[in-house]
Amino acid sequence: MTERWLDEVEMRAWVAFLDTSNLLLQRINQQLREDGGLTQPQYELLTRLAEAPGQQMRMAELALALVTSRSGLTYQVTQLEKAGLVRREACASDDRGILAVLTAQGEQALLKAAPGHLRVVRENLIDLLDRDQLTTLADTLGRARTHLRSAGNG
Amino acid sequence: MTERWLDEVEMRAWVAFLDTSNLLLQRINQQLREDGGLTQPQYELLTRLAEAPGQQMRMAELALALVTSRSGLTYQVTQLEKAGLVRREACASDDRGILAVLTAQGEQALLKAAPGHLRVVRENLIDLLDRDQLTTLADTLGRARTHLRSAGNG
DNA sequence: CGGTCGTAGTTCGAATTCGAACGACGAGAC
DNA sequence: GTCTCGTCGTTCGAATTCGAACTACGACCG
Repeated sequence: MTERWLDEVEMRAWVAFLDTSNLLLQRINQQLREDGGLTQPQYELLTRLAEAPGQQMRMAELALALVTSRSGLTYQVTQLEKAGLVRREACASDDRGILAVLTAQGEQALLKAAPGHLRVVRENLIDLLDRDQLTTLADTLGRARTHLRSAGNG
Repeated sequence: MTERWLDEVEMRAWVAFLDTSNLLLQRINQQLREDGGLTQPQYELLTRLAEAPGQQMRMAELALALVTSRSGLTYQVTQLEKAGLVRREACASDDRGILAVLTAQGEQALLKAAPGHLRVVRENLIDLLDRDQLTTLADTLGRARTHLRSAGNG
């Protein structure tokens, strides 16, 4: 088929998405570092564990949720384990499996970092939108995510 | 003030935004690598140069546009210079300045990579949205970007 | 002119990321 | 059982990123 370039609105949407994503992650990292030693990937990791049943997850499952490589996850879990925020546990039902478990100290670190993190997310995205716009954002990007997860994953 | 957590809609919007951003960048990188040696940051860099007047930009200006550090930009421009896609040029009006200039070969590389890149962006984001949703996305994320750029930049 | 302050781009070391290769285990065919 | 295939988590080397320190230059004041 003929190449379909992006028209003006499409281009605005795409570039705004890309820029906002980069700028927001940059700002979040900056805030977390000032707040006291967590990076954005680490915050995300702890959050996923906190929301998981039993506050624990299989490594492979966690890597998928965080959209990172298995080797990258191994690295971050090791870092967080050294810091005492996460511990590794054997998986009862599968001897190959490793469970990453949130520790009490990890929960504390999350609670300590959350207010500043949420403030940045609110100030620079959430609170700029009204209710309809928020719903549209959740719906449209939710559909994109579903599409990206279901389609050829590699 | 009391801590304001995210309600259900806010959380859906934020998580969808984060996930989609990660997944889309991952997919774009995968596609570009299969297509033949450009990374997403490199594609972005070449695109900005192609859109700039004279197909050239000051290093500092380019770093701001790409939301990257000055040292990171130095590295990427050096890589692209080795590949012949970009060349450095002295800045006439400011002896401190360096201009990154898109070469003819760089333009060719961009034209070669663009169709596959656009296809991924369309399939996984743009073409999933109707016209109103696209406009909303462009407007809301455009406002977020403006806010992020104007507010305390560090 | 000399002095001071801010900016431009690079260099350096440290941290993080990825993909490929590896060893260990589970699932099923036979 | 044993063979084969796929998955799980880690290790390894290479590539990329950042922030801090550095040098060179512009702008402004006296």
